[in-house]
Amino acid sequence: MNLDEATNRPYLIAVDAPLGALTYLPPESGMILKRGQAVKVPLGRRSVNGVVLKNTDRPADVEIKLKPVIGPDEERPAIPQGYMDWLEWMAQYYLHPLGLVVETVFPPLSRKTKRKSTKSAAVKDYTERAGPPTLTFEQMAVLKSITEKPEFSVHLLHGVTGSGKTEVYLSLLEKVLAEGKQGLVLVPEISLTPQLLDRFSRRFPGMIAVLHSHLTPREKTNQWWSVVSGERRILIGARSALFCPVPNLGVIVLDEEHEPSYKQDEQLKYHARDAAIVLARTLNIPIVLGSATPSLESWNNALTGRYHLHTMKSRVLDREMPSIEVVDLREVTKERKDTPSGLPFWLSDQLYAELQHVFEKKEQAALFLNRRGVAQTAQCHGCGYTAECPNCSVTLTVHGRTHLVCHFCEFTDQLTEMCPSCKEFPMQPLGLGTERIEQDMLGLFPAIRIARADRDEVQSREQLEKVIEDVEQHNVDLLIGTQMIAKGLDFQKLNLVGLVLADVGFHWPDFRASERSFQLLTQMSGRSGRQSAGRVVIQTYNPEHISIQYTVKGDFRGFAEFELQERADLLYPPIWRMAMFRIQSASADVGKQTADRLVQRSKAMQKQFEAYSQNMMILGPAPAPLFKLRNKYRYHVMVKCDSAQKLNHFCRQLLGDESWVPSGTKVQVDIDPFAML
DNA sequence: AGCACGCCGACT
DNA sequence: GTCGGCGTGCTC
Repeated sequence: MNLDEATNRPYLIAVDAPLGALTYLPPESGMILKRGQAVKVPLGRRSVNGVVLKNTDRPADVEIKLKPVIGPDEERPAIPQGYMDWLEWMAQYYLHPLGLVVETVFPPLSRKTKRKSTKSAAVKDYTERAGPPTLTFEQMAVLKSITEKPEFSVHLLHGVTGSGKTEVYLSLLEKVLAEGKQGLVLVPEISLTPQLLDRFSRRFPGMIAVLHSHLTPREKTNQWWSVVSGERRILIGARSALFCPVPNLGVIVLDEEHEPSYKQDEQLKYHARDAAIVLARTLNIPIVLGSATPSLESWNNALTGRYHLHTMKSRVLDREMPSIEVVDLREVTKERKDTPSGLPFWLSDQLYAELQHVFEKKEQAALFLNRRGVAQTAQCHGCGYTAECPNCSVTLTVHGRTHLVCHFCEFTDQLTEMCPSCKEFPMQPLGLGTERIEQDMLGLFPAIRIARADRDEVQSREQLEKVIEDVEQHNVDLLIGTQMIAKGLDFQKLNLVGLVLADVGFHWPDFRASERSFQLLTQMSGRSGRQSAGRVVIQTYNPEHISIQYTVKGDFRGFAEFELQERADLLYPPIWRMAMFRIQSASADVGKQTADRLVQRSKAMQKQFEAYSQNMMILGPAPAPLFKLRNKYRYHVMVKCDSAQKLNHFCRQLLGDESWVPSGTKVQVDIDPFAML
């Protein structure tokens, strides 16, 4: 033991590799390194990026020859302490290698040395500042309540479309800027429209930076530095903007907090809302979550008093809420069995009449189809019956042509040709495309101008902007689309919204199916009648479905109360917490065996540790809804637990030893999963 | 994630 | 004979 060792302790460094932190000797220069300092370290025979975590002792367990840190990385700034704490929490909570989590805070390229101009293509810079409008009494009250406490607090802003949430955000940012601090605004990717950016840039000319996945690496890097250097004061971005280390952050705003796109389901499987709340805590600043249809997670936290709830009831321009009519498609099927109407099967006489009326008045209409993904359900067009799993209360999905399977447990059933419930009508696959609707509509109304907006038709931001503009300019009479156009769009002359088949979302193999449907139906309905009272026609085989019932009543609270009770009964989030293990293997057999073994190990661990024996459930294994993906076979094992902490500890323990996993097979975990595929 | 090492098939 | 395919394994 020499003297050097006591004064010259090694450092624990997060390295850019899928590894935990590694230990390194101090740099040969003798320089003292601080937590958050960006460094270069040797790894194998290359030099990689790293960030200093802390001083440490020599690892006692194995005798490895430690290498010294190469030195500080002049190209990258140090990470603020609050962000360091947050990054460690992220790695811990989402069970992702710390080195890879830490690396996400840095931009993709190095800083441009010769700075030509600060002008950016990402944001339009105005020179004149738009004045703040007068706030309503309601808006002022909310603002006061949020700014009263500058320390950590979570505020849930519940306000219907048009209640003026954005103005609250703008005023809040104004206040934070006046104190010399910076602001972070997170929005779902889809909402990052030029309209929104324009509104912010007009109010804060030259102060806005933008970060989202559609920027080029160079643009991302430039935007990143403009915020980190303090030059730009407000950062607006999609979920990844959360990782930009804003040096002097005073507030976080997260709009449309219920949006599922906040959850990343690859690599670091974080939820931007939850991660943002933890960041607000480590930075000790307030965070505002906004939504017209809050997630049940947030709503539950508001009900239990963990979040401050602010309800904005009045619509700013005193607009009327649209009137909603529900059409029972079962009746349509029965009526047309004997007397065909000549209309396409998906179009009821009621919706047809409404469309005729709107086109005669030279107004606009939209038809929405919330078609989703790949999993298919079969439904009876006569009585609306769909098969449900007896164990899980989720809809069974069609596997092949002949089988029904549950994606949560091992249950399978035979798919019958005729409906087993009414025995009168055949089971039909549920699925209808926007192309089909367009064709049928052109046949019925040859003179109208139609625009289609869906993933096939609209692939780029520019194309979406074009569609939006065409509708705004009234170059289009009918807009046909999926939910991609249901968000945040405001069209003056759109006075009829038809939801062609509301049922699609009901049968998603997911415990959040009702919640998601309610949100979409409410959102789509809200598109109608921005100027005068609009009409909404909802076509469905399940008019009694709670998502429809509460959408018609415009009753979010009622819906939430019902659905929370349901979640409590079935021990689903947000009442319990959930972790999903995904087993992936090149061979179906090996995948199944590994999944079985994972369950065995889980159950053994549950027995071994008393803390796990209660209030924890291990479900599965079940083949994943996307059973074969890129030549890999996938299985799911789900763990539910009454405490997030306990669940995290359990998963950590379970994945701590991966030596039993056969090579070529991967076991990954998704904490608080959204996508069940 | 890289980047090695390593062990089998078709090329100058 | 070697060039290179990507499976497997390690990095303080």
